[in-house]
Amino acid sequence: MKIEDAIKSNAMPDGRKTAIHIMYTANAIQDKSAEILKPFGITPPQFNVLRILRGQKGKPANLCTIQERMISKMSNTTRLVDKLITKGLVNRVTCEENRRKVEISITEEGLKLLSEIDEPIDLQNENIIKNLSSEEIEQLNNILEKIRG
Amino acid sequence: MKIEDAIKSNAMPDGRKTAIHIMYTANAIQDKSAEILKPFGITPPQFNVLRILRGQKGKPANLCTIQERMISKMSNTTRLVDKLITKGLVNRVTCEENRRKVEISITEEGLKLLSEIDEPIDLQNENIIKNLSSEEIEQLNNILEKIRG
DNA sequence: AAATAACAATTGTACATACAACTAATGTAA
DNA sequence: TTACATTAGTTGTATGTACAATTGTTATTT
Repeated sequence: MKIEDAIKSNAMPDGRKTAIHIMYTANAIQDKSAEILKPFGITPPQFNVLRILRGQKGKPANLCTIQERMISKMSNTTRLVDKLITKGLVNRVTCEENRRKVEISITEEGLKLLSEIDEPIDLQNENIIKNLSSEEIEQLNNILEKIRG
Repeated sequence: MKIEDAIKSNAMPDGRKTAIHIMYTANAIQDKSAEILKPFGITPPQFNVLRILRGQKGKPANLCTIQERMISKMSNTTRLVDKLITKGLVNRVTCEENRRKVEISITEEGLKLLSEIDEPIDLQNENIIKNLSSEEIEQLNNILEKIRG
């Protein structure tokens, strides 16, 4: 279904149409992710942070490092991390080399939770590209790269 | 810049990479929009609703109609409309044919605000596609369509 | 060394969003 | 016509997010 029909709109300039199409698609993906994550008691941004920390392979990360790497940059990562601490999924200690910084790391419990979530999320991700050829996947990523500039 | 580098990640399965890339790009677009809209005192979802109402060309819309057409479906459109009413940008009256429904319409003030916002937002939208050929724009929209299923 | 600037994170506060429970109106079935 | 179900929106409440002001720490300047 064309995006114009999905949002019951008439013809639009290419720029507006494309911008809306990207955001519309992204929201649909994110809503679906949120639904998958909900039974596990975490939100998409929290999941994103947990995966960033897992990617550190034991090495802790600063708040600003996490923020840089987040899919959706947000203006209160402190409180997002607070939630994860409350849930026992991450640890926070002040950095000894630079006491302004904090060192955040994922706990065993956090790793265990991620390992449970991996499968359903990977299934969703595979589902996203299931109608695309490998050429199309490559084209899409190249075009998105150009958009990001 | 590759998305893997943007989020400082290693190689990922195609599905995950593509999902992240779409959401990352959409968030960047939305953040930029929010920045443009801020001086006008409205948020992206509020702007979206105003444009939906303008598209009605005088004919009012129900809450559920608005919700259907929104880029980002949300679970409290009542309060979003409340905000727009407070700002004098839209009107709400109960529908006479079916008193469960409400009829929401954009005010003159709302139209005036939109007309001021149109130019900066269109500029942003054009900027998004400025590095793309018309073939690429078409490819992108076709691929996103396939993803939406 | 003292003063100032820059940096990293936290906190206060206002605002936005999600979700379930609820109200009210209409439609349907017995 | 009563009873029940469905529809459309609203409200309570909890949670999430934005942004500016603040705290504490380190770096730079004079």
